[in-house]
Amino acid sequence: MPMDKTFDAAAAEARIAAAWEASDAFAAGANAKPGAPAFSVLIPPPNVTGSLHIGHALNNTLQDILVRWHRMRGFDTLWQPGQDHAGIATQMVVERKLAAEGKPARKDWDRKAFTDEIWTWKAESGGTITEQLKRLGASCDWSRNAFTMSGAPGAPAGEEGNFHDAVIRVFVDLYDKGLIYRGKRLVNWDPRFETAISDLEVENREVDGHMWHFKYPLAGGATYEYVERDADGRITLRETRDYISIATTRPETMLGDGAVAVHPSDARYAPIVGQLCEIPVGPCDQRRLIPIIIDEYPDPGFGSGAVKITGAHDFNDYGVAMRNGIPLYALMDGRARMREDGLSYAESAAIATRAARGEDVGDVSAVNLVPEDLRGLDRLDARRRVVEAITAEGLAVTVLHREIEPETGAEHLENRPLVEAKKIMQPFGDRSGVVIEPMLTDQWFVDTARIVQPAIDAVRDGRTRILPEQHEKVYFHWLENIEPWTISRQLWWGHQIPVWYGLDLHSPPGFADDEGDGALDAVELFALLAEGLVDAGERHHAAAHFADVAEAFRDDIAGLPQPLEISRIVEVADRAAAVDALAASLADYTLTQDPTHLVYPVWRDPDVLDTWFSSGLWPIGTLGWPEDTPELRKYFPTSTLVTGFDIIFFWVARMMMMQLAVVGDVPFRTVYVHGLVRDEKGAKMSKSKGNVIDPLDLIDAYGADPLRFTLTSMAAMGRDPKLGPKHVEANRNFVTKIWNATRFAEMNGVFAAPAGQPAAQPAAQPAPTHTVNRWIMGEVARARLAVDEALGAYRFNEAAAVLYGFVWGKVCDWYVEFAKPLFDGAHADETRQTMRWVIEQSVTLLHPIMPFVTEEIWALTGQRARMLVHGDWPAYGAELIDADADRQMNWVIGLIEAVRSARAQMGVPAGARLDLIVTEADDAARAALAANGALIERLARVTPPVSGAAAAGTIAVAVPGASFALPIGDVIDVAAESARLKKAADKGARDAAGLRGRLGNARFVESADPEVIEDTRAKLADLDEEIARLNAALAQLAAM
RNA sequence: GGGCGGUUAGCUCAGCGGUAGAGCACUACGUUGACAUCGUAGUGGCCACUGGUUCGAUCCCAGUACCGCCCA
Repeated sequence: MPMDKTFDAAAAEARIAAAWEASDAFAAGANAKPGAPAFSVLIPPPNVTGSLHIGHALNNTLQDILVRWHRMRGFDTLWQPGQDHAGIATQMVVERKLAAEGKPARKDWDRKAFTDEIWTWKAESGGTITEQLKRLGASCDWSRNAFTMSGAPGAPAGEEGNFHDAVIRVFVDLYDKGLIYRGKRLVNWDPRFETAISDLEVENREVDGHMWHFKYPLAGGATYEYVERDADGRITLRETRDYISIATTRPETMLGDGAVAVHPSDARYAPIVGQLCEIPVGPCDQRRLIPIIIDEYPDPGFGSGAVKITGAHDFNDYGVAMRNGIPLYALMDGRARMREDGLSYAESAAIATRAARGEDVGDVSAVNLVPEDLRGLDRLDARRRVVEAITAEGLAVTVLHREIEPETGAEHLENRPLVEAKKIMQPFGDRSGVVIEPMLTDQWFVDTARIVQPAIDAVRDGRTRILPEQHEKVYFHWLENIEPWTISRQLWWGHQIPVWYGLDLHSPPGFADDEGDGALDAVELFALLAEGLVDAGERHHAAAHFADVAEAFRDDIAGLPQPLEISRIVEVADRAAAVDALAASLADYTLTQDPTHLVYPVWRDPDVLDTWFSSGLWPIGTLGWPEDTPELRKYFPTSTLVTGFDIIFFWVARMMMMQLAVVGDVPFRTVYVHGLVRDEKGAKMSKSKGNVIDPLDLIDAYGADPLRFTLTSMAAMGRDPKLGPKHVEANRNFVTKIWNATRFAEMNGVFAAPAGQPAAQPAAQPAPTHTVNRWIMGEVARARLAVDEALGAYRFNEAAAVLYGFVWGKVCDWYVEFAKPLFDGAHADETRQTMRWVIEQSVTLLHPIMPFVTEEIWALTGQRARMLVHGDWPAYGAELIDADADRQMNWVIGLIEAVRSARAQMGVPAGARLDLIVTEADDAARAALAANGALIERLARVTPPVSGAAAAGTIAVAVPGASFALPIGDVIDVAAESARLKKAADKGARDAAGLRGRLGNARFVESADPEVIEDTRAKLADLDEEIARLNAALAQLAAM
């Protein structure tokens, strides 16, 4: 059955993928040799809401190459697939879906119902990317597909897994070790999703902003001499001021200022350090005063050199405030609107003023310094109002604006507020796209500084290798400057934090065991009821299960006065419910005096863990930890992680830290970092630019193999691939090329079993006698060695280039052509055997990069016991290279090319067959001519070589060891022929002069490598010979 | 501002101590036992610039310019 003219990728890929899947070809350990070492790769889990983009295509192609290569070599191979649950993204997708379906918004659902809705969505749509990866040919063990939320409470059938157990266990473990803590810190707050996010989820973008300049009057009308000097210390400005000038891009935050800071070296403000100044906003009769302090943070050269400190709304200010004991006044709510809760402005301002005078005012969370008329406003509206008010009051710094009236020529001078248009860096949520607000909230943190060192050491001492090495610097830099990691998220979709809180009854305000008798009387109980509960502090415990946490709370309350110490621990929804339940319980007791009714209510933290916290456990979590599974023992630590550089700190560093902290070992031996796929012009692909290339479109248009080959050939270490459809098309042509070479072989009976005997499957390594066959076997061996070397060094592009050059440049361009005449002669059988073997070896070597077309060719060219996915990777090497055959065939190729070139340049019609006259030849040349006459005649389109002399009407061809004359008719263009020869001779002479110069340099001969000198001498000798031949031909031409 | 890359043929990129390669594009010819998604032959490069190391630099080092990315 003849093969089709081209490979039908669309039809074949689906069929082949189904066959792989049906035979469990990708299962862990498939095709492993007995006792083989393990090779394991974890997929960087794509987002469950994700769909395949070109970055995934590159990432997974490279993983697949490594995995298929190892599997064929008989390693015990696992490629572990899965997805992460992507807290914010998934919640967003489902909220959008509900809105589209006209269903209520999330806040109108209860938590369980909403997460059920997410699970339903996941069952319907969560497998998208898996199916897309299969189209790419990814040979993951899909039966082991993992999910970072598997096994969570509420997970439906089919999502049993135990990832949840691993996550909770690690949290509790780190908590018990004191590596996780809760604290009120400034975090990045996403006002759209109303959750904290980590600094890595923030994207800083430069936007157009404004810088306002305002005057903060000194308290009590104090004045000072403000002196500015130039670089030489000469005074450029001296004036008496009663204010300090402040620049800000966010005037609305002035309401929360706690101080004004100047640099200790700044002489301009030295006279007023320690004094108080007034914030020029808020009701005039309740203006707040704040201290002028010194700190290293302000840059004296920037703006006025004085910085307002709003510790609750800016990360730099937060640092200053912490260093100097400045209170942090929160101004905004979770939606980034001006607060409406807490104390009145008057009460708040009074407290803040006391604080400014140095009094300890304690917790200021109820202090709301937003004036009543601004409460509830959006932050931008508040900004506008603040600016207007200050300007109206004349406290904006102004510049003199001069205007000439065009008609009268009259000059108008006007003071206008100084507002600079300025590019400012603004933080945006990478998911929500809204401006991130630094927000003071209670969050959970991993104390990364305490677990970071093992992760640094592991890379320093080489237990884990990062390639290309330049990325190690990024890794070290990030880890050496690591910040605490905010791991709590105010979401519903995720692993709920396993921490429960209870009211602290040990020392609630207003409660006292007055008699000190260790028991509560009615009076004391009422005091507790009336005053103690609402303001009580909290205690918390972490444990995997409520039962364990209840145990901890029981220990906790054991020290309480009786009868409270025997309260039953019960779980309630939240703090308010706990207060109610405890109050009811106490009230009941005062009536019944029955202590068995007493309860101690606790409630669970409503927040969930950052998705990356669970993704950080991907290496052990996917292998069954905390169970001690055979997979964990066999495949951990994993061999290689393939990932993009954008994720080094997001994920790689965290996995390193967490695995080392939890199981004491590195998660992977090698991290290979690839680039970011860009468009043809090198621009980052983005939806807004509209230059996104969809890998599935490319697969539809050209097939998966060409896309894979293209991405591979561009995966040069440390470089970003730039991809366009042109490249994929070129490699589709490569697929067609090898397809047609196979088709040619098939048409010539290469795959037919020799008469009377069954074909060995796969083809045995042949032992041919003909030079052509011996030569190509050496080329196959070279290709195999080069591919293994390249893949072993993660030089994917080199592997692709080697294979392209070998298959197209050697097999198709030369071997197939050489073989044509051999099919008729004495070497027909061995040529068929050799060609069959060559094609089998070619598709074997190509299979990791182009699995579909190679599998198809494999199936079409024999009765196969095993699919190519489980084919044997070859091990032969240099022993197959026959130096004589190599030399001879390269000489033949050189001759054919020289003849073709001469013919083309002299305008000989391509179809014309010329006589080939040997005017001079040494023994080697004569032998090569004799052995390969048929090939030369055919490919150079000449008659069998005969000895003779150059004559009028011949053109000359010179090769090492021989000269030829080719009669091209009665008249030749002598000028053209001599120009052609002269050009070649001149180039030769130039090159020879260079080489001679080098060899003539005594220092070169002294210091260069002997091999290099020998090579140079040989090259020069060849060149000299060629020049001599060309010159001889020129002389003859001139003589005729 | 700090860090990391890049600058090689018209374009996209390899190469990285011994005077340059591929694909695409371009030119001419061509249906020669598979392939026009092809073949043959060509055109095209002071390897950004300036110094240095070296017998020798596209390659190593330093600096300059421009471009990109990351972090402030």
